[in-house]
Amino acid sequence: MDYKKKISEAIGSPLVTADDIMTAAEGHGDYALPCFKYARQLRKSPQAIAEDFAAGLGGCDFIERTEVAGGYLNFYLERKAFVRGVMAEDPGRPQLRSSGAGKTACIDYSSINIAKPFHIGHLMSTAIGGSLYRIYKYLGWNVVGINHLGDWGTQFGKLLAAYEEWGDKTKKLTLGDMLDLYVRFTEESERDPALAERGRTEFLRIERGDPDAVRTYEMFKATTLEEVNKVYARLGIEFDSYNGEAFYNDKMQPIIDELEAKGLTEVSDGALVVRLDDYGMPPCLIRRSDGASLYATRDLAAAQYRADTYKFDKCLYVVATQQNLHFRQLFKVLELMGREWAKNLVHVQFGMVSYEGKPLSTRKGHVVFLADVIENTVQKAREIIEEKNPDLPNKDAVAESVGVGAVMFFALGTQRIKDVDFDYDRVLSFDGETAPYLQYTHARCMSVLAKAENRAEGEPDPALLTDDDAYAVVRLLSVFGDVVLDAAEKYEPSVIARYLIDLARSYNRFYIAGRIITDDDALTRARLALTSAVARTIKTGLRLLLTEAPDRM
RNA sequence: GCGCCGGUAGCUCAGCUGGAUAGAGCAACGCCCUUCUAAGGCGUGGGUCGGGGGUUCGAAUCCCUUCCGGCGUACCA
Repeated sequence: MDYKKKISEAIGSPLVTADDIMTAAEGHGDYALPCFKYARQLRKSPQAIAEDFAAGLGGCDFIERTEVAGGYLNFYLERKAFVRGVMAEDPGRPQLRSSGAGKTACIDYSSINIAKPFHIGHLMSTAIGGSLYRIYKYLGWNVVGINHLGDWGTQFGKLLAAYEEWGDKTKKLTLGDMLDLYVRFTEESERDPALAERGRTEFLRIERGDPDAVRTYEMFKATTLEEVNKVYARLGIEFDSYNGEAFYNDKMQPIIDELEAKGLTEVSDGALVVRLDDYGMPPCLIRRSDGASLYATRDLAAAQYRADTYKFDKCLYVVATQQNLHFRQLFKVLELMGREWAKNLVHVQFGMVSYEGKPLSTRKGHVVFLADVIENTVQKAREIIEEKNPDLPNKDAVAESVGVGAVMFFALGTQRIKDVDFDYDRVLSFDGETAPYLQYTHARCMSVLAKAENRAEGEPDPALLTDDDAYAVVRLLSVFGDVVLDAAEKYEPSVIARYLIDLARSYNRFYIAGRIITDDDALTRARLALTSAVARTIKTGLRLLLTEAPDRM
């Protein structure tokens, strides 16, 4: 499996390590060893060194031949043995890898605000976190998905006041109603200071547990979750906990006490802070001068709760890059408190989402609702189906998969740190490097397999998959597990997206180059085995990207 | 001002733990459906890897510096 190691051992020089072996460039075999760095020590030219290494390499069964060119020693693998090894591993199988066995990861993602509609600004955290959830599960981790709800704060007092003032109590409230009420309150309270005051007092009622106020507040929360859960269901997003800000209300005091007891705090302008000057950061605010707690206080309590409850080996916060300083402060404070698990906290940050070059703003009406985007992509998929495959069964289900896939690929197809400007033309493009392309390739594979019926029986002969086109596919199949691992280590689903594009492209070349189903049984069997492995790998990989792979489309 | 992040083809991006001519997709142009799904494949054109220094046999990749853009910078989250 680890050819770099095997090759370096076969060379048998103490100077050459597995890390020195690189993947060869196009047209130079499978692996290569640049010999320049040994020239000084060995007092020979790189070319001569490469020749010496090559000469000493006799009797290596996994290398077909070597080649010395321009100071490089190139290795051509024994393709038959390689193909046999890869195909025997049943590539692309959906079973989980065991690298995470026994370990627990908490993933804080989506973390929506109650009473606010779900727009594309929320898509990134939801998609990246949801994908990481599946990736870590695939790798055998025990995963805890946490939707850290924004369900506390004076805005709920305002909403409550607005609801009591203008709300229609005879009808079931919707998210849209809540948004309208909130906007109206904001507008009218600018003219009417008494109304603003009313918002604060209503929030106090919630805080003090007034039954009527709490009942209405819970109704706001339930209504929001009900609507948002529809979107989550469409996207295949799941959570194990909805403990949000409100949940930590009674869990902050012990942290504050401990901070003070450890002498980490000081009072500055009436506020309680932890100074972080030694670490080049502004102070972390723990308690406001009016006594109220803050974001950081709540997150400290939440981190402690998660450490106690889940005993995590990793805790990921899938939150926009804007909050980078907050998390650096948070992690530092926990470290100063002596929490050894603070090193296992990771801010998985992602770039800004804008629309038409401007930041999204619900208040200013500059928004794109996620449900609308999905509706549009599904509709587009539906149109293409009508055009290209009108007899397809389950058209709606397939259109749904393709539409959702297109949205997911928008969120997961590129490195998460990059800023993105939402672009309808882009999500609605189903050509080239897109989820529909991957789904199409998968469906193409399944179509061939269906047509071949039972001609895939028996062991495939690896010797029949050593031509350049098939071999390129096999090479890609062999690294799928490493790719998933890499994605997990980098917290970067796009690694898998890029890989699947490469795999699909490679397979499509193979597909076009020659026929899979032929008169030759052995050849047909081998090519079907490859087709089947590609289909499984794409399907498994797409699953990790929250995307379904229909058998037909 | 300081901090974090980004700057690669017209557009969107990959490559960034240094290696052989910098790769894709979109857009443009030209090909390939009587045979397994053309949502596909092949080809052509298109690049001062933001600029300048440095380290190295070798730099898009590492270091320094500078410019441009985004975000953050104590009582919002």
